[in-house]
Amino acid sequence: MDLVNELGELALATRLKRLSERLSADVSKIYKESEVDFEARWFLILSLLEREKLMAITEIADSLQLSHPAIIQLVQELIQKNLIKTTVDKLDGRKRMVLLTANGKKTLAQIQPVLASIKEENKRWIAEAGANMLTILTELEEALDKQTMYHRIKLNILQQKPNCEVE
Amino acid sequence: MDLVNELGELALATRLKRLSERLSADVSKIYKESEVDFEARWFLILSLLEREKLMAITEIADSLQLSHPAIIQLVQELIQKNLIKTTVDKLDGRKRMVLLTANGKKTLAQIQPVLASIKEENKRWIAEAGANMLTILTELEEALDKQTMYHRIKLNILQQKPNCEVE
DNA sequence: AAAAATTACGTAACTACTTACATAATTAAC
DNA sequence: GTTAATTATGTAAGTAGTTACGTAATTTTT
Repeated sequence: MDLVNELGELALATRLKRLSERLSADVSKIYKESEVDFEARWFLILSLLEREKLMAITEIADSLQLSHPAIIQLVQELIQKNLIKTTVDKLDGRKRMVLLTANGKKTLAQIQPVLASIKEENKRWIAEAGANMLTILTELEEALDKQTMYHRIKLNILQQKPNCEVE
Repeated sequence: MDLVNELGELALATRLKRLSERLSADVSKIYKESEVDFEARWFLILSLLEREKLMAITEIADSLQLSHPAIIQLVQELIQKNLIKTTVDKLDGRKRMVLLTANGKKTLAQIQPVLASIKEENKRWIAEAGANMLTILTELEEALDKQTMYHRIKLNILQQKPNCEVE
């Protein structure tokens, strides 16, 4: 039997990671086979720019919960692919504002049918497993927002100690 | 609002990854603060060797669903830490068999209280969110074992095409 | 038993990030 | 209005993996 499943709550992170990578790998394969030149890792930043129109590097990093060097790297790649462009903010010379190019908007439009299929099949998969996965994820995330796992485990460990001194 | 949550089924992998990394990071912090010199990434291979006693590099890689170069790297690190050792298999000269050292066994014993706390708090966290997470993960994994997400999306995309030719 | 195929391991180079650090521009404090 | 603190970006080096490829040992085929 698989050790990771056997370990139960001790290997939760591993299973979440495996599941995440399994999904990512399959979606990447789907994009590669589509007619559009598109990579899975471009999706979030392009979607964000579609919604927000104009954002600085750090704003993007904060929004996507990635480090700013990761965004700089992505931005470089997307500029080369002519999907986005940048301008220096007139009011704040430190800020490099990022926005979609016409080509970027077109590319986002072109992958819509693929996105619709991905969304539909993810929905179906979750339903098949009889789970309300999105609700559960939200609840799990919110529980960690209230109190981090670090804090929880720390308290638990500290509560082990007094027992040693009992009697 | 957070784009990733807004995207729903289109950003499932991102949320699973974030959740996984959030848990990993906190557990790493806990190990670092413990008296034992222990890293989160050592846990699976050491647990595996505790159960199986003696395994070749490739067997470990297959068991943990990691590439064999990843295991070679881990094995190098764990040998330096004197937690495992290796011998060449007498029957098959290609195989490098890996096993725990006495120190490795001791170290595993030493982190048991920490592991108990982690397990307990993970259990509590999942219960708090009202989810039977382990069951759900198993069902989600089994659904993907039956049919990969790649296959599902591929079929869905192909079913989009005939509509173009209708009438 | 020699040739061909397979398996096991090792190394190198790449990937998608991260942290740490440096610098320039802006803002706040005095 | 300087000085100090902060913020935004950029760069370098590290991390935990991966894929690609080479070689040695074993097994299979003929």
